Amino acid sequence: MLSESSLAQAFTARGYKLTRPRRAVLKVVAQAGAGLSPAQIHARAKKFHPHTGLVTVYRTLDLLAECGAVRRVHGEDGCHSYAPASAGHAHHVICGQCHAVVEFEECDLAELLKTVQRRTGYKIQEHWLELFGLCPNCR
Amino acid sequence: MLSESSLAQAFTARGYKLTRPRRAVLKVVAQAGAGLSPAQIHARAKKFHPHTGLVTVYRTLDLLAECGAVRRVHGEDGCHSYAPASAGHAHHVICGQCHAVVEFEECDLAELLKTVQRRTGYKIQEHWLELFGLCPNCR
DNA sequence: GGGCTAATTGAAAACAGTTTTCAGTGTGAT
DNA sequence: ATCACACTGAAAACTGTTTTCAATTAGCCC
Ligand SMILES: [Mn+2]
Ligand SMILES: [Mn+2]
Ligand SMILES: [Zn+2]
Ligand SMILES: [Zn+2]
Repeated sequence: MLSESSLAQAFTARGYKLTRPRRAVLKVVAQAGAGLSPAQIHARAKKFHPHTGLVTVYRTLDLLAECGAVRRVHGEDGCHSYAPASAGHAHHVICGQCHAVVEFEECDLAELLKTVQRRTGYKIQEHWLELFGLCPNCR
Repeated sequence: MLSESSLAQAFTARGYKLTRPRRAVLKVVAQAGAGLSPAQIHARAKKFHPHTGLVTVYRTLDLLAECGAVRRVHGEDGCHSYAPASAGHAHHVICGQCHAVVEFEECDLAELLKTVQRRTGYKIQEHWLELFGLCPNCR
């Protein structure tokens, strides 16, 4: 779980100013247990700072992505939502019902990657994995 | 590799008409060795049937996706491109340089899925995997 | 506690990709 | 050849995102 203060710290560490609208977005992201679209984040952020503009939400999301604090998640329809991400390499499991998102780290693909590399001749550098299912609440 | 005629067959089998613009799109998709955006497909399709409209490209891509003949692929910037997909469950390896795409089928994730399921409590139903790297030509 | 300045903001406009509309066209069945 | 209706494409409408720019504000220095 991300804490608002750790996000704030990441911001100031990089020399970004901690403004009211940014705080509002950080608060939303820190509390989010699911992937949220910029518009959804905007709606929630306005509860903390009513004047928050959608543009600032986009800009703040960019910064958060830069810090590695959020990641885009892919849905059937595209990848228009962002989920909180802890430091380091990880992937997401997403509930198809309520969109709750949790991370997992263990992704032992070494064997698979080796096989694919051998069969395709590609040198594989990155991978991208997402799991979909039902969260404990929704099953 | 997809053949134009097998795509055509899939179309007629479903009662869709085989019109000139659709043929043009099928031809492009069958020949594509890389993920292509609707706009790119449009440009190429016009070489086969100059009057082809972009709208029809979108519509034909929808039909092809319905048939399982193409799949959206995800790039860093989003998922705006489509790659040929053979029947059945498979994933893509994408060249970061030239965007060449090949499929692979062996994805033995059973062990991984079981672990994640146990640790997160989610019931996992689907997965999504994409590999990025350098194709034989580009390395 | 004031100022100072560059970073930041948000309304509006611009932009890009996609979808809808609709009158006209072309396919495939008969 | 005829015909019904699926299909087409130009234009308009929409949606999500980015740019612009004058006004505001956070954080720093006194
Ligand atoms: Mn991994
Ligand atoms: Mn698989
Ligand atoms: Zn759920
Ligand atoms: Zn390549």
